[in-house]
Amino acid sequence: MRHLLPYKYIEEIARAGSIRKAAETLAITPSALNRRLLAIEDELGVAIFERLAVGVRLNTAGEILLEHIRHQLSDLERVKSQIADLSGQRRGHVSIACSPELTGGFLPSQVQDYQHQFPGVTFKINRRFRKDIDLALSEHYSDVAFVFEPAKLTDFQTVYNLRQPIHCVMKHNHPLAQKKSVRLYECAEFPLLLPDVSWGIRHLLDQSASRLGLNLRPVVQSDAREFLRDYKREGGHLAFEIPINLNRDFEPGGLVSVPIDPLDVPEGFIFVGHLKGRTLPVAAARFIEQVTTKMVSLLDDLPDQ
Amino acid sequence: MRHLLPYKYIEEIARAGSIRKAAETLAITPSALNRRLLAIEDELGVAIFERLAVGVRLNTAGEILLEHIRHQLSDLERVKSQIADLSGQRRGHVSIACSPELTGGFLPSQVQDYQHQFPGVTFKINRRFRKDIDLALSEHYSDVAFVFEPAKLTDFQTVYNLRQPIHCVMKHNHPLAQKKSVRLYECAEFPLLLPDVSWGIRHLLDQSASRLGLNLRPVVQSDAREFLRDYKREGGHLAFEIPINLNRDFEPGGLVSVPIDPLDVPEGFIFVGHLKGRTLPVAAARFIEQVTTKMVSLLDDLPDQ
DNA sequence: CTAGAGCGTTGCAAAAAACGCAACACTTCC
DNA sequence: GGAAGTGTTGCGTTTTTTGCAACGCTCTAG
Repeated sequence: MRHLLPYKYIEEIARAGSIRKAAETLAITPSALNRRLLAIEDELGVAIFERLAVGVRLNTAGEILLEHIRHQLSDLERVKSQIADLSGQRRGHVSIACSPELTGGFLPSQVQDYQHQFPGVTFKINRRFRKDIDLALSEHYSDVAFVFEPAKLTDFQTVYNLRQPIHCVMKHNHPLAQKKSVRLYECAEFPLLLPDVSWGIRHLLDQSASRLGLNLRPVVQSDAREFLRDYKREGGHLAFEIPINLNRDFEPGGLVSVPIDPLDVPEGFIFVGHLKGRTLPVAAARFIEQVTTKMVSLLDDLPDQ
Repeated sequence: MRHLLPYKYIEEIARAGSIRKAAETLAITPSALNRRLLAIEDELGVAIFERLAVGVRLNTAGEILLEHIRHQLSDLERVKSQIADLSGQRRGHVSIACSPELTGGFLPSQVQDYQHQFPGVTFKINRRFRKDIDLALSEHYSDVAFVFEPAKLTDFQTVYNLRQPIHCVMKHNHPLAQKKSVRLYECAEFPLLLPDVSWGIRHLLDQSASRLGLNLRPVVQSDAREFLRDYKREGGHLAFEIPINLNRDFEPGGLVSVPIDPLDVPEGFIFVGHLKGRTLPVAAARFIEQVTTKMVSLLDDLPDQ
């Protein structure tokens, strides 16, 4: 869409923080870019950027405009997607922001299913911590979000949420392995494998531990799920996981999972949704639909509360 | 905003139904306009208009796009309004669609109040029947709506609604004038002054009459409020009115108003609102705020249900 | 305190895009 | 069967945008 090139220019200038740098990535001259910016500011009647010695920065008016621009650009994507959809061809792009807890197993298989059904649809998956999800959505960097225990739900439109009580994971010969459920103080007696504090699982555990006056001792701590997963597979230490990831990582390991008493650690929730007040492109909407349908069927595997 | 001139072009072509006619009102050559259209269709990959012998007509893709365009254009107005608002100047435009019942008295005085406070704000008021209100909003022809008994509430975001029991209006020496409330069958015995069937008042009356097996005899019927108002002032026939218009039209007339038994004719409601999912420009939002505040204070003058 | 690097901005000529004019092919209606 | 309407296209002209170079400015390092 050539005619709203100015929008992309503004977006890039805001991102780069300097006209010259933006001009470089946009492959045009700084002077040309500057003139387009001046023209827009002239039409608008007010400046959009404040000029600093080291570059430019959005002022309040600019922030309002940029929000409009981002909304507008992504809504145009939706329009193109809908138009493509009615000519029979299912094309489009789905951009996903997801918690590190959810990058494995379930989500990849869902993407694969969808992609197999509609090869014309492309995907982008970005790992985001629970506190950063809303930013990815509001900046229109991602269309849909899968979050475990989101930090804020402002501007978040929930489409579905899935109950996820936290489980302990251990070797089959671990002292706790035979129990129906474990208390948190029992776990606290063992050295633990814990995810980083930015994770939702860790957040729930820390919160509960501090409430109960317990001290969780992380022997190994990581923010890389790949690492946690493989480490768990060895079963060296007591670890934690949510049901959606169980029976996936551990098939060959001979590992056992035991739920933590919900009175000790409250259940977490996976939230599926998008930016509030936004109409999603067809592909993204259908993908959410598929995923939530699958999640509903997962509910059957979960014990009742 | 020069850069989204193409949008205005598309809008005008759709409205005119022909490139040549649109070109005329847009003051450019048909060839130039046509080329811009072809360029857009080329960028989009599909045709937006189907070509007829007598002109062009939007196809489905075009309708999706046009909806986007209208939303986009009016959202840009909101942005400009918000930006203007931050520099302290209260400028802007408020476009109102309102039922014929509501064109007099209350609304003009509200507009006058607001306009007196903020002379930089301009107004446009369009009379629309209850069944056409949603169209005016969804086409972004109007920002806000004041409707008596709207026909549909799809895509309508209600900000406030005001209870409005229907009253009989008559001369002070009319046989019914002394009653506390009148039954519909009592009214049906007299020749009536009725508004057009497109009106909300008439809709409520007709519906109730048919339910009660009554036959309302309109001696005089009009869709012009100005006419009804002046005719009522003379008090020749039994007429109907809603409370928001009482004590305004009839101060000098020596007329009397008596509510109709709510068991016979259900109360009507004035709906104040705008298109669902839309953020209004500052001026429009403040105006709605002022009006609803005023309406709340009107409630004190109404007898309890 | 000064030299240099980085920034936004502007004058001017070249390149690109848009435009108006005229003509063509086509359908509909009288 | 012609006239009037439609969308479309080739071509020369006009308008707009761009790139280049230079200017004035602020901040930083030596």
